[in-house]
Amino acid sequence: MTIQHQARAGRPRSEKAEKAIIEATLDLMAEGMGVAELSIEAIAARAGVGKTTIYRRWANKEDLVVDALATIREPLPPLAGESVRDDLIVLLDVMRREAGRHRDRCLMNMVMGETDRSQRIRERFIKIALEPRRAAMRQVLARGVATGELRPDLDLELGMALLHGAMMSFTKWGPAGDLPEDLAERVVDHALDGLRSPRA
Amino acid sequence: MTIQHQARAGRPRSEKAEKAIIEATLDLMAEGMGVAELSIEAIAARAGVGKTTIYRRWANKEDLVVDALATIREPLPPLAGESVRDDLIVLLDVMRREAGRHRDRCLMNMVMGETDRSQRIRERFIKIALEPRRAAMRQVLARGVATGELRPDLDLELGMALLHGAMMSFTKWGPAGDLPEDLAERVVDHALDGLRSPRA
Amino acid sequence: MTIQHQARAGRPRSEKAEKAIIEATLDLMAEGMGVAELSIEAIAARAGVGKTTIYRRWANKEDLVVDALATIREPLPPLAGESVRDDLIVLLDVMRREAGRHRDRCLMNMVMGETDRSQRIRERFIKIALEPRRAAMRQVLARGVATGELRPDLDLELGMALLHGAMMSFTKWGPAGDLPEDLAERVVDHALDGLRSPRA
Amino acid sequence: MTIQHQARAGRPRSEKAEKAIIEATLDLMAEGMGVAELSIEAIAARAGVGKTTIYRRWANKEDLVVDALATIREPLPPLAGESVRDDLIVLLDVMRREAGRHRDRCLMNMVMGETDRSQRIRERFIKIALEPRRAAMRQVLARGVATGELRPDLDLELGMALLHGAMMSFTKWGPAGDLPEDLAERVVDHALDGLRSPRA
DNA sequence: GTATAACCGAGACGGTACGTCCCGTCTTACC
DNA sequence: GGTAAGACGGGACGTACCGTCTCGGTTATAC
Repeated sequence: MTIQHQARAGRPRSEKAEKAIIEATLDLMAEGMGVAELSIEAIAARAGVGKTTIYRRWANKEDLVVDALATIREPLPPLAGESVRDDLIVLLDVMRREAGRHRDRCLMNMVMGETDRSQRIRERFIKIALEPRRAAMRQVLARGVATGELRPDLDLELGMALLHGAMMSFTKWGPAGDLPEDLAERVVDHALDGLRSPRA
Repeated sequence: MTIQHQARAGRPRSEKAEKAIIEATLDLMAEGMGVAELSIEAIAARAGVGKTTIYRRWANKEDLVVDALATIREPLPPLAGESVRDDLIVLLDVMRREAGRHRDRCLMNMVMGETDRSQRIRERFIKIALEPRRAAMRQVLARGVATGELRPDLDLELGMALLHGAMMSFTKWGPAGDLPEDLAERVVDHALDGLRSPRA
Repeated sequence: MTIQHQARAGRPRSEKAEKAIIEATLDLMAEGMGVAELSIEAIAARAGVGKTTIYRRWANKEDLVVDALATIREPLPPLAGESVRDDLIVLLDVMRREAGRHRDRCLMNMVMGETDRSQRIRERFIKIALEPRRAAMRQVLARGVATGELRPDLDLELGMALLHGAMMSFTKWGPAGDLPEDLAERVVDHALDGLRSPRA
Repeated sequence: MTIQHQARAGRPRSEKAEKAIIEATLDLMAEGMGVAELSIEAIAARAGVGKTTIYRRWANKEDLVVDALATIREPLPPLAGESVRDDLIVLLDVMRREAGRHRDRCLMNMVMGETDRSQRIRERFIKIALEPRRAAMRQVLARGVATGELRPDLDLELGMALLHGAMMSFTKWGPAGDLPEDLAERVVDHALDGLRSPRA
């Protein structure tokens, strides 16, 4: 017995158009368009597509942008799984590299700005872009606790906030210019060792 | 004796109008309007003022919002100056409380979203809203290093990113619902002690 | 013996669909839809038919409407052929009755509006709907001239314009409300006798 | 005591824009645009005006066209007032000349087509364009009755329908080609004398 | 005490983009 | 091959605001 794969009536949607739209969106953003300036009409024109074809697929600009976003998130690199410190550095370094890419940063900012205008978008973004990484990090931390590398009373959520937040904060509000290449390493070390003076 | 301020000829600008505009802006945001939806016309209507009167004072919507923002930042509470831990908790708790207020959170998000569209706004926001707090925190950390409470090789910027970022991350992407009241305290403790297992 | 009609290969066109389309068109017009508002999509939906099925049969909206029109023209009643006056009254009374029917009036107006946008439609309409009646009227007038009932120097075209035009003008621009039942009779009498005062 | 002529607040509407819009409308129609093809966007572009400026003044295309129409109706020529026949010929000849002008004919057709879609337009058109002429004609006929030139039992409305309708019918459905120059004269003569054979 | 200059509200201006509707064409799967 | 379904690129719709520009009126100083 096979699943029949319900073939919907009518002409099927063009994958080509879909790709062209996503590409056009990313192109325009990469050219420095803010989200507010990013108009559906411009996207349609650039993609060589009717507006209808866009609206058929996405209810509004934000949905489209979030989907576009999903296509470019860097896949997580494999983790060695030996040292907690090393794995964390690998994870945070992904963030550092992304922050250096204009397109990624724009998308990130955009979604943050829309965050409490639309609960739906927020959840979508969290699910697509954030949660996989958080899951990976949570796993690393949990393993660290299990192996005794990390303190047994560690609050995982808090630990993640510390690590992730430090990168974000540095990226967003830190000193201007490119991020130092060893940023991830240093963040991890500070977080692991704590700020307190080592007691005798 | 100096001339106080060049008294320009003609009718002076109405302070009342100015206040009404700022209030209207904040009102509308508090009612859930995002920045993109926030139209000058709506503000003018709500404030009972002509569009001209707004444009005479602010070149565009963002300037207006940033100014509005400046009016509502909670002043920093006084710090006891005795324990680094206590002072940090006080500072971070301001953030926690702000995050609970809808209006503040909207403004924060808004500015973050506009951040790389307009360098000017970014700098303005950093100067008005961020830097005072960072200065205070930097001072606390520096004092901690000096007194030996904190490790002597502490990277201040990194420390700040850790603390500030953790709050931001938790606030923005953490588990739904109200923030726990002891959040600031726990963040500070984790940051100070580090995630690592205490070594024998 | 002749081949009746080339039986084309494949599935024959559905007569049912054709009728449904025509009916839907007339329905929609009767509901007050102007021609510009009358959309092919609406017709297709109402008829329970795909757009393709319409476009396969008619090149455009106007063609369809003209065909629809052809289906509802009232057949000319038989003429007694004795008195010119009586026959003319019969002919004009058809017009009066049609003018009282909403659907017919809409179609008439519609075609008049499209008249100089499309020479083709104009001619089609004249041929289908107008010419048979004009022919009948021309014949009556010609007979009248022959029998001496009508003046020998009568310009047939002009006479027809007088009679037909009076009905049209009255219908279209005359006093509001229903047309008087004896309208045709009175028009004919005025036309026959002329407006001039009978000279001694 | 004088009427104050209430000066409305705000910037007054530009007469220049108004004229440009009307002109653009007539231009486009004269270029053969049907009414359905005549788009507000095209008018705005041609007039060098924002769409808003059009919609501020007219609620829809038809209103605009009717107003445009009002600007080009040929003023009625003065009537000698001596002979009913001469005056009628003058009046009908205005119609003949108009029918020869493309722009006028388009407008006329257009309004006729919209007639029962919008009672408002119909009334407006009747009032602006039709009634003045009908009034003039009614007056001539009434005078003719009074002076004895016309039959005392003449139904004025019917007489008008006869004359006006004949012109319209001839114009619209008569033989192709230009209208004969003496059309008005012949229509009037047929109408006055009647179609009937002169009785001994 | 009056002229004058900058303010005020209102609202029209030329525009841009919106999201919707329908066009006429096309591409499927099914009959 | 006919059919219903429905996607396609396109164009116009009428609306909302944009930022600018007149208007007629209102203050508050400077002459």
